[in-house]
Amino acid sequence: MPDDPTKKAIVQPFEDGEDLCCDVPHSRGADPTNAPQPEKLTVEKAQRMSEFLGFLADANRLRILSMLADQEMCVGDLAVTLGMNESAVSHQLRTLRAIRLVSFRKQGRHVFYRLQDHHVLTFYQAIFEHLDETTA
Amino acid sequence: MPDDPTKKAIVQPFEDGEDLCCDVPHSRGADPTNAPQPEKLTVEKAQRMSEFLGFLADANRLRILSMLADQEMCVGDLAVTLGMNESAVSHQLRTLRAIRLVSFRKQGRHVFYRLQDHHVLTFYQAIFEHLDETTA
DNA sequence: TTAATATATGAATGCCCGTTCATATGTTAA
DNA sequence: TTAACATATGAACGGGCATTCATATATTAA
Repeated sequence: MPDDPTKKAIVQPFEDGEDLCCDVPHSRGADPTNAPQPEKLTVEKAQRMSEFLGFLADANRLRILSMLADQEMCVGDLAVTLGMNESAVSHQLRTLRAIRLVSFRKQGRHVFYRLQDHHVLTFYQAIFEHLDETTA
Repeated sequence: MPDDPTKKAIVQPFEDGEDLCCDVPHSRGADPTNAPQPEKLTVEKAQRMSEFLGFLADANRLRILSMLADQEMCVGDLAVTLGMNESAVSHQLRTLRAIRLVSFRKQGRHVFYRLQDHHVLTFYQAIFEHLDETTA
């Protein structure tokens, strides 16, 4: 079936063979000098961004952050409210502490955590709204 | 990120902030009625948010998106530029397609991808700047 | 037709990470 | 002191996921 126009192929507005790149067969991996574009985001930066996003990309961590956005809370109450194991909460708080998203104060046997970086609420809200839009 | 009053804040302030908690020993897991606070973010919403963030939380996907933010590109060129396996790029594009972050058009043997949801650039930029601040 | 190119896809491997369990540390009360 | 409570921590199990490899599909050229 050569040159068969009755293909299910998706048609695009250009019938004229004018292409945007790829005039020449690619020589991938061989010669980096013919790379069509320089990379816009460095690998290191991309890794730092993905790392940060990864820390946020956990339902339970988001729920913890949403609680702490209102007021400080102790580990046990977070566990009760969220229906999580206390150990799991503690582990997550350790993570959130490590990336400076929460801080804490000790009072007796309790440790009260609170949001340290309210900058996070910005993303939080943006994503929240985004999801409302795209799923409506 | 404009302050849109029509949009409800993710986290509502608490009506009454008397005692923080913990005057009484916790009875965790036993009786949910003594939970000190209701949860602010539903589990479903938290899961959707984490899912979305998880899709963004990959260095190579971010690099792909950053390329497509400027112009449409075909799979092979993305692979060359980013120094990735073409199969890996294709797999990632499949993912990005599934969540409607990119769209594509076919032209001959090539498939050109482009950003579909420019909303993402908002997060992208916000996180980019955030990291610059917190690490500077 | 056959060959080469471009992309897609399924299976398999290996890594990362969140949870649970057990245990340790620390704190308060009796 | 001992006992109960609150949190932290290390190990280990299990699931999810990004990559690679092999292969399939599609398109173009010879």
